[in-house]
Amino acid sequence: MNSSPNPENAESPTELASLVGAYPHGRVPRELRRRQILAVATEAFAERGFAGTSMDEIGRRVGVSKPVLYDLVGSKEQLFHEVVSVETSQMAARVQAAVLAEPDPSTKMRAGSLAFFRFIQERPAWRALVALSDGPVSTELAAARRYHARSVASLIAQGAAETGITLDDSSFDALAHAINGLNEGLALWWNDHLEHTPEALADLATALIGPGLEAFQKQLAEK
Amino acid sequence: MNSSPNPENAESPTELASLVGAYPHGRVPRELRRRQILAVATEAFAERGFAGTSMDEIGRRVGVSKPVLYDLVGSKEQLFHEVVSVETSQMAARVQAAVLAEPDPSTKMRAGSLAFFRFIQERPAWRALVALSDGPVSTELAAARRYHARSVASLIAQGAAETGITLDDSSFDALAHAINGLNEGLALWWNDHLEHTPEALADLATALIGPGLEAFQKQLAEK
DNA sequence: ACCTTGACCTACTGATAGTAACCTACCTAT
DNA sequence: ATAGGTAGGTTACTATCAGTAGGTCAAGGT
Repeated sequence: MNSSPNPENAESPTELASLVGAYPHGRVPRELRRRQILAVATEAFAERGFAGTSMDEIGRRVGVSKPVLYDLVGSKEQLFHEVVSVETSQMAARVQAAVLAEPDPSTKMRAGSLAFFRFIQERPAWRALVALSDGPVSTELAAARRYHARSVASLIAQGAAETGITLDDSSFDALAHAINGLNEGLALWWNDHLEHTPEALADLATALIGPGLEAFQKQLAEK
Repeated sequence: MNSSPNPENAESPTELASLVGAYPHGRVPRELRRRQILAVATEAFAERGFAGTSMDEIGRRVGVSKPVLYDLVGSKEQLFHEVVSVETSQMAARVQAAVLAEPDPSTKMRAGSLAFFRFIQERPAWRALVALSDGPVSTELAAARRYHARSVASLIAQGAAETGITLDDSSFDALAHAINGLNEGLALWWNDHLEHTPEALADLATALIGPGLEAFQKQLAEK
């Protein structure tokens, strides 16, 4: 069942390995090698965290020596950065799609929250990144949070605009950070209570923050 | 045993240095040396993060060689663990005190939130730990979050009990994680918007999650 | 005087990020 | 064909840092 396990853009190392195998003398085009490195690194970082993964290890798994890695990805931190960026943007895309697909404004929040929980449920890598991170990781994590918050903020702003509300970007950012933080907090709790479904979590998140958001919105609309 | 005469506030490295100066040949009693190391490490980790701080560096700042550090604190990770534990428990204590001091149940949430924001405002170390962390840091961070969540959960449970609501611990934990996550999300946003006061942030947090919590509470009370 | 103990040190090992310098198969233009 | 440029790759280093082995040195008890 896991022959091509990745639903989206993320390429699996094995998948890439077969492509690489097509080159007889082990001399593989740069771009393909690069993608392969990214795929292997994503897996490795997810399994053992940043500090727990050595460049030699990645090199061994790719079948290539260290200078090749450095030539293609610059440094361990840059490599990690790329991995996290890809994961982050995929998550943001998923959430955005879910929110935008939801016609009813009052349920957009739940839809986004649900998409978030489903994403981290199906992608252990993400869970590991959030839970086991290492190294200059949290710089990355903070950046990832900001990125995702911006994405959510623009969704909120868009929703608000439809009901005639305008507000400065910074305030939308604050709302988005609050919402994401709440969802992440629940995600952390979830790690110890895996028996719950993403739906249940999304319901809880919505129940907790929905009324506050509506009140907030009404208050703004009155002005 | 725990013969530390200083109860609550973290001891500053300079403070300890003068105590240490009292010993002529640089031969300082274990416990005092240990406290000094803790103090220096807290400062160093806050300034440069976990990976950015070397044991040699801490040794130099303390005025002692590495084996002394290892003898007294075990390992870099253990040292970090102790530093984070102290900070975490101090924060939890601060929040607890604020919530318990608040007579009106409806404003307990705001009081706790406010205490949280004030704490991280006055303690750059904490901010740095959350924002720049490294190494096996996030294992620690996750643990710290759980710890703090437990603390908040018991506050919630206590408040709920006063209005006759009972619920399993795990659900209170979920609420606490959600609330803390929301607050942390706002704290992250705050890093880029330092012009706001802790009060304003606490107001926002309360406005966002207060109505949800009340609704939640009413719904439970009806059963 | 001799031995024990407690605080501390020098000088190592081992792992790992990152680099310098070199190699070699393939392709293309003479 | 063949010389030589280039792309993909390698071996063998350096530097930094966590952690350790084994020893020094002073002070107090016997």
